[in-house]
Amino acid sequence: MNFAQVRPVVLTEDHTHSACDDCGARTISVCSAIEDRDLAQLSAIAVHRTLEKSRVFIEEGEAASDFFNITAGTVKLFKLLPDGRQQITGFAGPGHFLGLAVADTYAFSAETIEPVRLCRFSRPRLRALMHDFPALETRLLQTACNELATAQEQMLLLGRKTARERVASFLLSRADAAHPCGHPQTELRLPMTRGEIADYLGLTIETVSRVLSRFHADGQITRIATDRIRLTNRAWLENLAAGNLTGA
Amino acid sequence: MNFAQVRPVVLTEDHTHSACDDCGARTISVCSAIEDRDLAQLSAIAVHRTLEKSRVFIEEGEAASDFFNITAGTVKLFKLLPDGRQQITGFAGPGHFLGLAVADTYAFSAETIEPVRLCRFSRPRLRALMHDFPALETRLLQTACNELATAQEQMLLLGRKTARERVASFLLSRADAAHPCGHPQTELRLPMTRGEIADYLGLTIETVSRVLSRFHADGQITRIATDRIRLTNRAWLENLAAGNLTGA
DNA sequence: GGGCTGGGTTGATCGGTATCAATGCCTGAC
DNA sequence: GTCAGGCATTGATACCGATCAACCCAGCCC
Repeated sequence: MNFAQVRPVVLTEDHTHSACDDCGARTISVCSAIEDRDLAQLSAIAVHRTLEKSRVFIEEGEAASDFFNITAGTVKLFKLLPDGRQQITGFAGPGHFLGLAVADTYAFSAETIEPVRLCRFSRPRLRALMHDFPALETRLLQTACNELATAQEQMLLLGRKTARERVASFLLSRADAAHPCGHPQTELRLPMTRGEIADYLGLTIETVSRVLSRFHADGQITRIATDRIRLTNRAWLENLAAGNLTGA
Repeated sequence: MNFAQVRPVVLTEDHTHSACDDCGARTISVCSAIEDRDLAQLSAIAVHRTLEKSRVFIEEGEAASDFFNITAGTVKLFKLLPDGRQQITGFAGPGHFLGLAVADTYAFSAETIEPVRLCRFSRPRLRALMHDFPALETRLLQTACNELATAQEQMLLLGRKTARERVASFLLSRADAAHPCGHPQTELRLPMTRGEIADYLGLTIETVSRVLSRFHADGQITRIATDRIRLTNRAWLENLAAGNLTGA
């Protein structure tokens, strides 16, 4: 079968149509800085890939040759200590841009925690593109600032919040992560294991499990499945997460 | 007295000479993106100020109207919980640029911990300057990436390191902060109190004090004064900070 | 001088979370 | 079907760092 016969119009007559056109993450990602008519240039330097679960595609200390944009699925970003202690610095979902926090080598590792689709840009090429489209650089700076604010919030969590406050904060951020622009959600999915939640919150598996059990017993949440939770008392969780319920 | 008579040459004949020319922090700060001949434009929008100790000049949640560049002294950046718990997210010294991690409101507070000199830029004006000098925006993006990497390292510290590892990491970062480009230093100054060190490391005053006493007793450091320390066994501290001495 | 205050150190005890351990549940292999 | 392995939950106990408390010291005011 001749592939050109199947989609002749798209491939031969509409040069602005590209894989980036169809990207569900485009409007929310850094790529939104690129106008529709210039999208072909972005698409030209992007390599689209699909990764199965548990694939490490960025390794801390390796030469930072590429940037990545997640278009589907979730990855964890983490750092390791020599004896195996792990700190997950963030979870990245669709629209998330990876590779910012780098000089010449990656400052963290990244691993898929479920099947993931992403597109890859080589550093020199993206740099050239930034030169042609200054709006892209502005957008990246915005992104970096947002990540910085998130990181500072996480430092507050890791340095000063109790286990219960950490888990409450996590559940709320997860609920909102799914629908960034919409109304507050009361139901959420946890694509990561308890161990990964623990490594993100600076706790142990057992403590995370116990806190969730306690929330459930107290009627603050409902466990639909191990990876599916409904927030039955969102206001209470918000108070706890903000540090207003030290006695509770 | 007529001011123009006091410094006539500077003000009337040498338009390129400005306060930014004399700034000791210029070569290491974001301002290094500006060429010497364009420095006057930078100086024109900068307001130089001197602040005494313990002055809060950025308050979390306030409208983010300005950026700051520290030229002398040290400030602490921090976030608070309603009950007074504090997490210091960083200490900023000469050359450090503040205000990156913002949307429309500041994401953190800033307070001087010793007398400080800084220069202030209004957001709209700096934005305009970025438009004229794209190199400035590139430099800011670099800065943001570095801060992001630092923040991730701090998350690893807060989430997974022991008290001794945290203090060792802190001492080493302090030793290098003073001479960013030079050889590894063995002597360092601590302009902050024990309480501020504790709030930075996610510990208490007592724990910080005890760990320092222990390091001293074990001969790993020498206390020259409460705010002055010599690292007598830097290699050992580096191993501890990196997580290689779990048994020690 | 005396008293006061803020910062630092050190000791005794407490408690929140880690650690160790057992069990249950689900899924995939065969 | 059975078995094995990974993940989650729950209980018993241990321990690191927090808390409570006492004391020291230097600087400052009077």
